[in-house]
Amino acid sequence: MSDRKVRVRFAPSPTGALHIGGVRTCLYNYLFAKKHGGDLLLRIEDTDSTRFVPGAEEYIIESFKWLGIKFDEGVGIGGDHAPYRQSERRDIYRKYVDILLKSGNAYIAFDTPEELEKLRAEIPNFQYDAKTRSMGKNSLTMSEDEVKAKIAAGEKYVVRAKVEPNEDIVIDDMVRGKVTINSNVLDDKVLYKSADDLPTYHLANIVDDHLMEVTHVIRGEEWLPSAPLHVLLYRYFGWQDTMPRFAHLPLLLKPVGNGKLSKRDGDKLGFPVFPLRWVDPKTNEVSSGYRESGYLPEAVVNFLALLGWNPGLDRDLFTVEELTELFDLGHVSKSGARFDYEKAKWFNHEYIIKKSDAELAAMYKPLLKEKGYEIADATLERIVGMVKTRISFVADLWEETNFFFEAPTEYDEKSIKKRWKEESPALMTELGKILEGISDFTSANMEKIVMDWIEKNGHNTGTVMNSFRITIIGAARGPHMFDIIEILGKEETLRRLNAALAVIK
RNA sequence: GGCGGAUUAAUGUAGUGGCCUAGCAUGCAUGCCUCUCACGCAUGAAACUCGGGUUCAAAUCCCGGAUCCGCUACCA
Repeated sequence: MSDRKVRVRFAPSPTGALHIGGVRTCLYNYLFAKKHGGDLLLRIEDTDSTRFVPGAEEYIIESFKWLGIKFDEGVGIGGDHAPYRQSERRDIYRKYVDILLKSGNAYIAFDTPEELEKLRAEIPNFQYDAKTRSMGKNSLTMSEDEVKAKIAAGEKYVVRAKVEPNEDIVIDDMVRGKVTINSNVLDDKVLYKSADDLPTYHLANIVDDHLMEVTHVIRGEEWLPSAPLHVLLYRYFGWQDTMPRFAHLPLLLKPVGNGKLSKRDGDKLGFPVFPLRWVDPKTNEVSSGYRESGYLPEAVVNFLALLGWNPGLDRDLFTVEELTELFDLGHVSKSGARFDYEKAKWFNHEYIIKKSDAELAAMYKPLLKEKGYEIADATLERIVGMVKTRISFVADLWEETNFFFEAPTEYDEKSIKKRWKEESPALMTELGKILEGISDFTSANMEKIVMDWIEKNGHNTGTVMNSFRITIIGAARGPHMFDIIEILGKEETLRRLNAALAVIK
């Protein structure tokens, strides 16, 4: 088994937008596969025909495309083990259901949902298992002829796993170590339903993982309780020699309060829980996405990778290549990770800074155009370069650069109160004259001239510059003043200065 | 309720019996830089869930309590 090529899979069901926890699960699978030179497959688990949501599959594929996570095989890519959509593998499953039925490891049951509900209501902690299956309408309590007759009559049935009682089943989990669960707590899980001629997750995932030669099953912690059933199924089929290793990942928790991160938390608390924007086709409900909210894919990957795993180094910023090199299931933490959107923001901030001015300018351009402004690329790059350390998202750029495009229409009260002194009007008037006389209107040149003037006359630098700031920007904020006015140009600078002088106080 | 898992600062985590006077990062606070804000730099506040054991020695191992999470479907 150890000499087998590593093959892992991400197997979402197309029931809606892909939750960010699912994204992380896939990322860990990806990192693990790449680290070991293996394959990552994308399998669509659409065995619940009632929960199918149109568009979900495309959404999943597009999400990973955006994040730069590439699959080696699967839906949308193809491969030697096609089809990768479980609804297209009916014939395969039917064959394996028969094997289980023949070997006596499974049986047919006719109990209707209503009947089961009744049993649950009447018997406390009812579960369909070795103790109670004699109460059901199944092939264990009925004659063979009776069963055949019912099937021939078209009566709906399910196939259940026949779990033998009181056996300790040990799962050697790569994250948690050995976990023992007694078969008494397992129920006779439904493996197949005749109603839609499809298996349930439990059967399908075992058959597919085996057929697709999957070596490691890396999935969420919610699967841990049913893992012993999966072990049993491998045994029933006689596949224990090639049974994959299991790794159950900790869950992603809400940033505040209790419980796991849910779809609703995001927009309630102001951050996305989905990679891409999603519009529910039924309700038209819109959920925001990381991409549309201005997150950089590399920032999302970096942030997600560290939510539940840590290489144990004294830094947080890693490229995908580094993550791949460092990744190790043994360092995945066992407890749920609370989602920290403040840190997600910080990661994005860091990756924004890493971007070149040209890249950022290109990303900003469309937004600027929406505002009605188009300027030369070189100028926009200079502007973006001046403010990029103070933003977390590309969209923040407008807030930091609007004064390059629009003259202030009002002047910030607080700034005036703090920085506009009694002598400010006179100072600004004089500064205007100095600026007017400068023919080389470049940042460094102006700075030298103005600073000389301030020094020679014993003016207060802070008062002069902040008063000046208020007249040009409308508040005491922003990047280097002389850089700003160089871009604005002499005419606009003086125009704003005079306009402010007429309005303030 | 039953079963399983988990528990280091506000948050993500390092720590795998002595190196722990518990490290790093985010956030927060303060100072420096400085024309403002940010960046950067420096500093600071802040944690081993509780109780028993085992051991010369426990955040680390064992037992129990508490709390949280998951599962308990003809959902995945």
